[in-house]
Amino acid sequence: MPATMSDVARAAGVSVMTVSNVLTGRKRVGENTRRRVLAAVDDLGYELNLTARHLRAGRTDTIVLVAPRFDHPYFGELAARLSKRLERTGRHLVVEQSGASREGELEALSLARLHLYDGVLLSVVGMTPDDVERLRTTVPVVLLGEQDMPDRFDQVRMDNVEGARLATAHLLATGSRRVAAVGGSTSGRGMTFVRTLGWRRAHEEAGLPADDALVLPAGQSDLADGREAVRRLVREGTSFDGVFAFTDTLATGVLAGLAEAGLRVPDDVQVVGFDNLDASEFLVPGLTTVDPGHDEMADHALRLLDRLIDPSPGAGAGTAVEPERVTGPVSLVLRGTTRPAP
Amino acid sequence: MPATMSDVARAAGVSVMTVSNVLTGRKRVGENTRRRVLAAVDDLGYELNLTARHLRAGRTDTIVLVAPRFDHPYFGELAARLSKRLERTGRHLVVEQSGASREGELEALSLARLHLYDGVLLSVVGMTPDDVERLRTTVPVVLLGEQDMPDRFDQVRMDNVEGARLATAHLLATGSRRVAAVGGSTSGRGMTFVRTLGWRRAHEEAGLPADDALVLPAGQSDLADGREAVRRLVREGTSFDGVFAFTDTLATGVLAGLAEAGLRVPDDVQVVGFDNLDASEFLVPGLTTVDPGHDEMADHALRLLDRLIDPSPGAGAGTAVEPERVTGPVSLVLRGTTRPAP
DNA sequence: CCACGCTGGTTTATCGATACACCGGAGCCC
DNA sequence: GGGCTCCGGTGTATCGATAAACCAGCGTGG
Repeated sequence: MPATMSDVARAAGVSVMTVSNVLTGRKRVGENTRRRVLAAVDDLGYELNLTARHLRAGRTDTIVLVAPRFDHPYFGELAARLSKRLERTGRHLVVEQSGASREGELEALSLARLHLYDGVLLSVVGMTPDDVERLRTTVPVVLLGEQDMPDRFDQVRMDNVEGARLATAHLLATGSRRVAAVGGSTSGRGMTFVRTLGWRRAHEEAGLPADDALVLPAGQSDLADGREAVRRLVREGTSFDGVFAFTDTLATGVLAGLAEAGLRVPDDVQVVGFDNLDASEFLVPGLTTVDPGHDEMADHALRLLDRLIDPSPGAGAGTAVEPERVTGPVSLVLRGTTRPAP
Repeated sequence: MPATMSDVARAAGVSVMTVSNVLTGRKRVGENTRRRVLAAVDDLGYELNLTARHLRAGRTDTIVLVAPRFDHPYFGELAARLSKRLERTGRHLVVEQSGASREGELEALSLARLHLYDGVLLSVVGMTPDDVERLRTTVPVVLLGEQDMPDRFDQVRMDNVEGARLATAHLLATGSRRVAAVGGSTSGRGMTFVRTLGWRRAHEEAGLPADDALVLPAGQSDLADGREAVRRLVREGTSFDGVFAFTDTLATGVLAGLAEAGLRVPDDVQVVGFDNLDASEFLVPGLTTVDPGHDEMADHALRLLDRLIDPSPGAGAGTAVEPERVTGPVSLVLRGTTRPAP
């Protein structure tokens, strides 16, 4: 049995409350008793039980990032950014997995779990607005990275349409005429659909036709899916001279597929990704990609969350905070998978 | 204020205990009362407070993986594997960050936090045995991925020496004579040192000299460090025709550096990594790398942890479990960054 | 001389859920 | 008919820490 605070109290000959005070420093304690308590703590190898503190205090100083999957580099990088910011205020970040796009989605990570944290950053990739609508909870929640979710929630989104438009427009401007949209989808309302919209819009603006045969959906395994997309284009003889991959991970797979097919990048086929992962700069050739403003998104997300956690210092209760939608600034990062602008 | 269980009880006209029983299904409850309770739950939007349950039950059904950093793909993949296994037994995985190799190391993630979980999988990359020795806790802990830690703990390790030896031996067997060890170190006892040992051993076995000038340390940013290592070799005119990079991430940086320097892979320089990340197969050319037996490691880690969590069904108390050290099987995965064996 | 404030502590109630003991009645076996 | 289990419940103590109220002793100023 681990030692409890009252064990320490008994050993030190003081009350539990005094032990608590020594440990938290919340009240002054005489130097003598202080030392006795600390000695007892050391002696018994006592460790604070945070669970009990949480129950009593109703606060955990911990934020959770709920990502669709653990093994997706994008969320790893996001978590790192968030964690760094939270450390400044003495808080912690933990990451949980929702197992996106499966039946159980949020169910798997039962609603009750969210109560274990002061706030929730919920990535809603692969969830429908309906899924989110069902999410009735009193825990502060900020949604990340999607579009058109119920406006009951704060949301931090990428500018998906504009990012996709930028990427595609650049491909068209540098000479590509048949740009595949890898990871795209012609229906639904999720990220895949919205970026497909941007792809289409770029074509319109350039006065060029967008061929739906070039929209290739992706599945669960981005890397393999990217490669498979290229294989399929080649196999079916669909001509293409550019690829807009909807994530950098897909793009990595696409590059592998192109190499396999003996197609040169960027000479035969240009490629643009989306996310600007750390690794993308180091691919060979370096991946041209859309940078979704990582830092701004992290800043916004935490600002919105803090607004909900802190019961608004000025306003009284009942003053519901008006949900906000923020969109990060996108920009195109030019590297070796595209040709220089003419 | 969120509704509590006793609110529900009052609304349904039953005792709290009955509500609890309905919700957990731990005892039989009449169909009528059951329905009344569920109606009340729905009505009040009641959500179970897991914190309270944890305090009472002394169990959280949650395991934590403590990784040095969130944005390291290796741990993302590991987390995914662990999570999948834990789901089978109805448990959860959460990931926390230790911020390895900083002052605070585990301090940052205060010992008390570990008590929030039923068990801890602690990656000790970048920690010294002393750091770990200081780790006095009653929570079940299994150490991951290192060597020569205090044998008070269970440990699941990669066969670092053998993996490094394999990698280097293959480079030597396929014609490389000057093999750089990127991420290596000629002192200490951590992973970097041990893999350097394997690198050295392969040279000995082949009767070839191992030049310490080819051992290049890495810092915090593996990708950039890998590239920088190549830049440095080129800048300083150190001749080399092979690279053993101590992680696949470093290898990715190395490949970028080689491309930048106009060196062809594998014709001018062969490259081998370590980790067999998902992405490594999709680099161009595909990265030859050491596979550390991911699945076996995950299996072992959880087996050892469960052994500690479950107070050994057979033996009585006081029967201390003998700490175990398991080493995963390593194997070499051959891809395009090395030449075919002669 | 007494009210007053400070210091260093103790006592008590509480956070929300759950283990456990227990209850009256019904059914059943030997 | 005594002893047993099963049924659908209820009351109470408890998990460990902490906020808030309270208290004894002492110095001080008016």
